[in-house]
Amino acid sequence: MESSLTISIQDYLKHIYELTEDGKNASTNALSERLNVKPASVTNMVQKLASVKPALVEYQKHQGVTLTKEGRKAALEVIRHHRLLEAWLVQTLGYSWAEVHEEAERLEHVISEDFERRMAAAMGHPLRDPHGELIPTADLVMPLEDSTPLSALRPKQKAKVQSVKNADAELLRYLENLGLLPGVQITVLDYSSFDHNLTVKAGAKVSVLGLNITSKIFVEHPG
Amino acid sequence: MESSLTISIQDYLKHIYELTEDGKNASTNALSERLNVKPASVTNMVQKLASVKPALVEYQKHQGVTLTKEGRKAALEVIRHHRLLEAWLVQTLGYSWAEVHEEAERLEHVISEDFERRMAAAMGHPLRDPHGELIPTADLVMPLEDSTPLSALRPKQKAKVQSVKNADAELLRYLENLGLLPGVQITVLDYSSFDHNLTVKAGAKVSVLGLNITSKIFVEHPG
DNA sequence: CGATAAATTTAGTATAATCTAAAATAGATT
DNA sequence: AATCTATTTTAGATTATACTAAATTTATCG
Repeated sequence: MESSLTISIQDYLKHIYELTEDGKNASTNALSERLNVKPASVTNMVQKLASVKPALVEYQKHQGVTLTKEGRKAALEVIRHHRLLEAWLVQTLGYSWAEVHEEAERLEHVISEDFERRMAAAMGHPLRDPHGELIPTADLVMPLEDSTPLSALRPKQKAKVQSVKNADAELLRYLENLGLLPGVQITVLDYSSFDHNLTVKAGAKVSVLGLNITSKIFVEHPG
Repeated sequence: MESSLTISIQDYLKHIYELTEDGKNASTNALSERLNVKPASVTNMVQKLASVKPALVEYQKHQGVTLTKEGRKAALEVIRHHRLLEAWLVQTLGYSWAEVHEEAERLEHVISEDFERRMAAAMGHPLRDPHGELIPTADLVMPLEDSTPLSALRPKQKAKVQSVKNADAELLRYLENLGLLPGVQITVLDYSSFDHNLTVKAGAKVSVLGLNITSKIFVEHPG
């Protein structure tokens, strides 16, 4: 009786994964905000995830949560589904880079392992999704990130956009219009140490980043 | 606050649609069996679907249910999703005719209208799914069926297999092996009026139908 | 026609995930 | 150290869907 995880639990695990990528624990409140659920509900669910066997999270009152090995596997499974789906929807149904997230968000919980394998094979086992995010491997390991945030670049440096992380649909559309998407070659023109913003030349087009988003854009091997 | 129907309700409506295609009402027990839910649970849900506003089903104690206009639209929406998905998964991910049903069963509830439109457009707005079943139109009308059950054929008649209805994965695999799938030309060799079984020649291969499945196979314009 | 079987409904219970309101705790500020 | 504030937890209620067991209605058949 292989009782599979509910959508709700998969979502908790996915967001805990993302919130703990920096090594810190995920707080009740941060989870509450991301999941659009009240903090009290998070406490409840997290207590359940910690007491289930095998435990999916490590949890101590007021100290937030981290994933156990099992929890991490389950999270990476969902993230793999999500990123493969994004890649595949863009390739086969002409979704734009910006639109695809929401659709994948719902599908990621219901596709079979067979579906996952077929997509991966059909695309030649891609390493990154359309936003440039790394796709966990079939055996559920997250590959090492080898790119650098755009904010680390200095004037005159050249680089290639590798990924745009944690951005909402509006920002993605904006960047798409600027031509600032994965694969594009850029050159740093100006730098303000005050707000850590850069002005860059993306491809042929000059683009001004008036927004503080340089920590969301990652580039390949900074020159 | 556009509160969309839950998966559970969509499933009830879909199965009520299928059970009432013959004009009869869907009984509590029949629904219970198809949905793998106890009869008492069906009564509960069906009472709810009848009392919700606008009502999704018409219901009277001991008389079973039929769909209202709204209920039918909702059912056809799910069925359209299902059949487009089947067609699309077969075409783009190489699923076999027999395997695809289960996957579509889960996806049908979570894809967006946008996804539906994109699939339909990508395939040139197909009229039938891989099993030959008619696909409801974008405005949620079920096209008229113009095929005949195989059981209506008599010896020597020739026909083309149009669809195979309500068959489980095992039977579909069996038929696939025989080569008895949509599009194949067949000839009736023998007929037993006792059990309504036919022996037919499918394409080049001689096939014996020892099972009582001639009412599940439909053919185009019987000669 | 009335007995019995089958199908259906009622009534009460269970579980999962959420909510609100109130209580408790931790961390920061004097 | 005392207090304030923000975060987190507890407790209890709610919603949706299912379950079991018992009661009831309908159907069947001798």
